[in-house]
Amino acid sequence: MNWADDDDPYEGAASLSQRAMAGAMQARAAPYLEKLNPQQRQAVETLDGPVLMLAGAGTGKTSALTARIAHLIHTGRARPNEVLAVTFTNKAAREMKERVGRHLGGAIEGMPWLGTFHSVCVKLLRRHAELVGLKSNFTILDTDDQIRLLKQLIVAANMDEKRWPARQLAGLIDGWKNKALTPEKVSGRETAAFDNRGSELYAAYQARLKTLNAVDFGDLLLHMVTIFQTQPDVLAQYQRWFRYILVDEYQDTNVAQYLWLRLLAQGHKNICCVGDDDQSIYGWRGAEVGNILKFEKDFPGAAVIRLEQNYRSTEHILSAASGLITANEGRLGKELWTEAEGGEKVRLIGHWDGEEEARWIGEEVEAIQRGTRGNPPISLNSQAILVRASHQMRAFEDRFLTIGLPYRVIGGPRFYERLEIRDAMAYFRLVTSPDDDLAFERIINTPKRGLGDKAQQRIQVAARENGLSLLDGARMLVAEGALSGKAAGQLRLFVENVARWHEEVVQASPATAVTRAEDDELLIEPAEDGVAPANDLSHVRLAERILEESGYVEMWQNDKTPEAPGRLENLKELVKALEQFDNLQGFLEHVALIMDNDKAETEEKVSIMTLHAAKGLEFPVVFLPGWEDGLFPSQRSMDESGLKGLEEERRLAYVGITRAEELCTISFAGNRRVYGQWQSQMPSRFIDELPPAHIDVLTPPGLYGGGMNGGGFGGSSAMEDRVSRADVYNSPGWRRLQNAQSRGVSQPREARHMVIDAKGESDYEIGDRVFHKKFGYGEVMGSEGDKLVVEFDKAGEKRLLSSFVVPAADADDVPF
DNA sequence: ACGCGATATATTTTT
DNA sequence: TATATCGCGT
Repeated sequence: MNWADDDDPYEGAASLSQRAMAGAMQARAAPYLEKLNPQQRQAVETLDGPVLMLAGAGTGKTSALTARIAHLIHTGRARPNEVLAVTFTNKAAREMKERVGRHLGGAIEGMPWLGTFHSVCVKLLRRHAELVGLKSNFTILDTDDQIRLLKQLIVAANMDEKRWPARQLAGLIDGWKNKALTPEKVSGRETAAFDNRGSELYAAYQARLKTLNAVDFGDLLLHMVTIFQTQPDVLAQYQRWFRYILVDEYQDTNVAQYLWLRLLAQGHKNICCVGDDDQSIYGWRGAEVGNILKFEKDFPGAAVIRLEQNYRSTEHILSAASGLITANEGRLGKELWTEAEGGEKVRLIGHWDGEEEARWIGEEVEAIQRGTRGNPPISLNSQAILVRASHQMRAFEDRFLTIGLPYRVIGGPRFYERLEIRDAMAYFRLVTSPDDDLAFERIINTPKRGLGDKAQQRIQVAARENGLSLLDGARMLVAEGALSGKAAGQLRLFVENVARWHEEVVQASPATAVTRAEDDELLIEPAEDGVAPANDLSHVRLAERILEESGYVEMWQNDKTPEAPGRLENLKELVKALEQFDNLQGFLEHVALIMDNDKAETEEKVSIMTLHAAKGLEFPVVFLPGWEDGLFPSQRSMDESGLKGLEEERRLAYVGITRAEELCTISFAGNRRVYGQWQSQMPSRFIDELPPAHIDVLTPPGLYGGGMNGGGFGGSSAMEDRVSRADVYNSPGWRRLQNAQSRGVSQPREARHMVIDAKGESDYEIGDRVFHKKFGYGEVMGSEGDKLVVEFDKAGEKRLLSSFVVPAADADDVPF
């Protein structure tokens, strides 16, 4: 269907004249237009119809996006609440809100429909929950709840939960939800998943969620897609309402998000998607680069606007990144350029092993900080180390601790994912909704109340037989005096406490039930996300008392482990966060989606983070360690996704380099300990792909200079005998690079053998003899998912990734 | 009910 | 190597 041919009742004369008027006033009344380059300006002013904004790294994407929103509002094209703008992270949403506000002189009310996909969907789903069999006060389960629930279902289905782990099922279900597949729609070879019972368990899981009046993250989108697909009147209402739609990081959208957007955009067809196919690095969690690649097909008549002027990096850095990414196929294609001339080339250096790499980088960071490298001093805050996998961080943390270099790890476990926070949240959940069985299960014996498996089973039985919630089941057992001794008293106390707290919650917030308003009212008057300042802080005191009286705080006070004090700190922080909300209920409704803990740190520190976490950030100085084949590109990526995986790894490398503003240093180590075993490493194939004209190869410390000839290297550990130190510098990649460097020419990359082909199928056949460094020799019996089933002569049957074995004939090549 | 030793297992992460 | 989970013994 061609959208451009549809007639559109909402594109009438009024808006035309409005547009003319707006055009007249722009010149003097729109300060947000002034600093834009011509392409950005085009992206801001092309308001009608679909627009794809291809925004390369550092090209001022957010400026253009926020100016566009400001422009829509400023020119009267739409009121703030008629603009739907979605991002992936709360951070991005927050930043966008701020900047739109700034463009418009801060004079606008908040935009209710600017938020993450998930937070917008929650808002919508609360209004239409009954259409998918939920109540509007449904709870949002976190991953932990999800896993526990699935585990129960797996056990109930008489499956061996060891062989069929809940985690794996959770992954499958998430994947299906990302593809907008409801249980009935799971088809084809997917049906074979999880011992042929995947879709069956998926259906059971969805049914269970419904009875719990709960959803998981994936459901938020899936349910809304279902509603839009089955309720044309509901869809039509929103199609009419959202006059303009904007999408950030479009290359990261999954199928469900894509469908959701396409359905909504069919009204006014004013959808503007911003993204960069070269920065698509989330394929493994369901993102479809295809969405951005086929945008013009999906939205006929789309204007494609390229932002190619880079304001971030120097020429060499930009060229190095551009050169690397050209190795990918099927790109939309962009040519980034910059006015900044010269600058330092991207530096490349090899090291003996991971520890030495960390040592060298530590010294570099300090030298750059002091300015002893002939540069002006650059603060630690301006320097970052970006790694492929978080376990690589360790070497740096160890080293930086010993030399006293302050560092900060970005990423890591989120605040609300921490044990103590989830426990506390479970208390609050149970107190506000006594039917929340998952919350009950989580805390009934935390702290220890002597209510173990046996007692809990009795509660389960009592509840199920009488159709009660677990809390009511427990209450019944107490009333009957069915339990004996210590357990009875403890359970009674628990039940009474919860009842008492619940009373207080009800008293504290009498009028906060969700008001069911007529559709259009709610559209016009939605509440701001949890920023309403509370004047009565009784719920905060109640929360404190819950944690005190339940014995939960005491539990951690008595805990002798080193992390206990930190946990108590976190609990305090949690209670403090409550102040931002009017009541416990309101807090719980939002916390699952919008709570994050990036508090402003003031101290000077060098940052350590994964490449994924670095997307969207920039630093004057960037170190990219660990560029070794198997580590980066990651072997697992290539095994699981073949060429597609390799290309995503390459985009990750591209993201890494383009984070740097002035100085970018890539490094690799010849030897690295992997799972406790020393392994010799080959430099990454990406190193071969860097354009030599923009690379400066540094002499490895002590290798060619310094009068060392082997003896003093790497100490005297036994490992020295096991690994040939010549490996790295004699490797094809390294030699090619040296040669190319001296001639200033790039060399074609040698084809490499990949164990797994592009379809992700294993090259091994049943009956093949293989060798594993721990299990020894064995025979391939078959495959299961992405794993190989191998019957080892000594170790028995194992399931493992094919990358962990080699053909038996090559056993000699396995390093010990 | 709980704590300890055996055992398996090993990216990337947001909501 | 390091961690997380599990089953068993007390």
